[in-house]
Amino acid sequence: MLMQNNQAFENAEMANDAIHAAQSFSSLFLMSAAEPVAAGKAICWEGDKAKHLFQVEEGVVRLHRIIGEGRRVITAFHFAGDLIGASLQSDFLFTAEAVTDCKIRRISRKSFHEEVARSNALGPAFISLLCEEAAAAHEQMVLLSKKNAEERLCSFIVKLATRRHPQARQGLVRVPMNRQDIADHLGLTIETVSRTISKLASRNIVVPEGRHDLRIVNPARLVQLSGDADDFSGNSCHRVKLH
Amino acid sequence: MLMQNNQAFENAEMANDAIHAAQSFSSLFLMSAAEPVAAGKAICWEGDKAKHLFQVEEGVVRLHRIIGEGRRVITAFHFAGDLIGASLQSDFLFTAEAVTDCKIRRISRKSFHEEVARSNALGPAFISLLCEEAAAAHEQMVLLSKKNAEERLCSFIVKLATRRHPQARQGLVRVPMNRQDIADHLGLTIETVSRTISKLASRNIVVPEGRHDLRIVNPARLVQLSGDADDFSGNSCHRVKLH
DNA sequence: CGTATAGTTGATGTCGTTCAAACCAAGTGG
DNA sequence: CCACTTGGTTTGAACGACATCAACTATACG
Repeated sequence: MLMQNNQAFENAEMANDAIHAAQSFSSLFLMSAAEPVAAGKAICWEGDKAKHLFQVEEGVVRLHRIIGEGRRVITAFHFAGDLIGASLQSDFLFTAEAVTDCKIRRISRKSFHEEVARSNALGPAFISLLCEEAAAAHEQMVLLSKKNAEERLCSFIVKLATRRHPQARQGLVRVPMNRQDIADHLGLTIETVSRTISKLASRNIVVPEGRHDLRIVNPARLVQLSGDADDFSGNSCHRVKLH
Repeated sequence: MLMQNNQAFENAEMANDAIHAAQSFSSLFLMSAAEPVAAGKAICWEGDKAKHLFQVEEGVVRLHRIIGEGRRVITAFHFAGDLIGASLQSDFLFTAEAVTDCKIRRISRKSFHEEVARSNALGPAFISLLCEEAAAAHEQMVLLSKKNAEERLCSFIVKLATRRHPQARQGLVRVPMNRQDIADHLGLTIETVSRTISKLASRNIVVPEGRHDLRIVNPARLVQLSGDADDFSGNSCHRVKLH
């Protein structure tokens, strides 16, 4: 059973084996001071001139767009090490806000591109970064287009779980964002998110421990339910089958 | 009335004023012969090694992913001049198929990147291209996340209408793809697409002329209904108001 | 012309939303 | 220490937009 569970997650983790391209740029940001940003505060605003790129040194950041009335879409969350604004040309296409208390560093777009041009290691890393973003965006489009609430939640939890954070405890996933953030990221309402988590808990797949942690009881099943597993995983999968 | 209509579309067209970054790469593809691809035939497959980039010389191409059973997501359509596969690293993350009869040129990923590195005009163009793709992906995420069927259709039609094709006729938009393609791109069913178009027709906003053309009767209203218009456009907008 | 394929329209069902109320944990102040 | 907030979350009941299933119509094509 345990081997099965590990297997299931190792598959999901493969995409993360390579070190994130974003890490390569850390040296560029060390020239600037780390700015503390309190939870809830904005780092930049949609529509503003994107004069800087940011790197998250500590904490979690959400990127969102607002369309008419009260409709908010969280296009991505960014974690320690991630860059913000790499795929922009002139204006910010999103507002960035701290989900938790953060430390942020910045560099001007101009000098960033100068450095990338100067170095011959950074060019490819920059391309990689943009490609990773594109791949993530595709993944999200599939989720929003064709997955039901349960699949969305499971996909999201798997993604959180397979992102290796420093002090990860066995089978326990930190969920720094609140239910509303999750809802706006998955294209659901807060109530549906809550209900779906409750349902997963009642089936002993993931169980909430406090508001910001999830105990993953059955990782294999979680991956199956995410809809990203192999087609034949439902009942007769060879690799993930019990015994 | 006419001025109002033009105004509305000019706003939507602004993003298209700049020539697409993709155009800059045309010279690279002229070394290879134009390959004809019949409507419905595949150009590359999801999962295959992405050894080549493609440029659409003529026709329309759809990119899609399949997830379990019969769920297909069309992540993008590509038109004459567009590149396919720029944002990939190793494998194709989508299957590309000809929507109409196409002519396609190709270049190996290796020599493409060599040429980009060699030239000092192509580097920035490549970055621009990736950023354009990222912006488009964001737009699509917003659409899939928060827009209703009518807004999705209107957004799609506006996008088709503002993409200037060579022989565009005044107020008439070519829709080369079939209803199923539109549905899979907008995260709807074929029936909902059909119904929504009928509804728009009955309100005299756009009227179908044959299967593959739409007469745009009320462009201003169309833009409003797309959900991308200014917040205050509904009833009391200053710029778009009649009189 | 007749058959196949694409599209439309209608009846019914369902999953997620909406609206409303209860719940819970962490303050705050009497 | 306990009543009373307060913000986030959970739960319930009713509704609605889109999906599904099924019949029908229009268009293309041999």
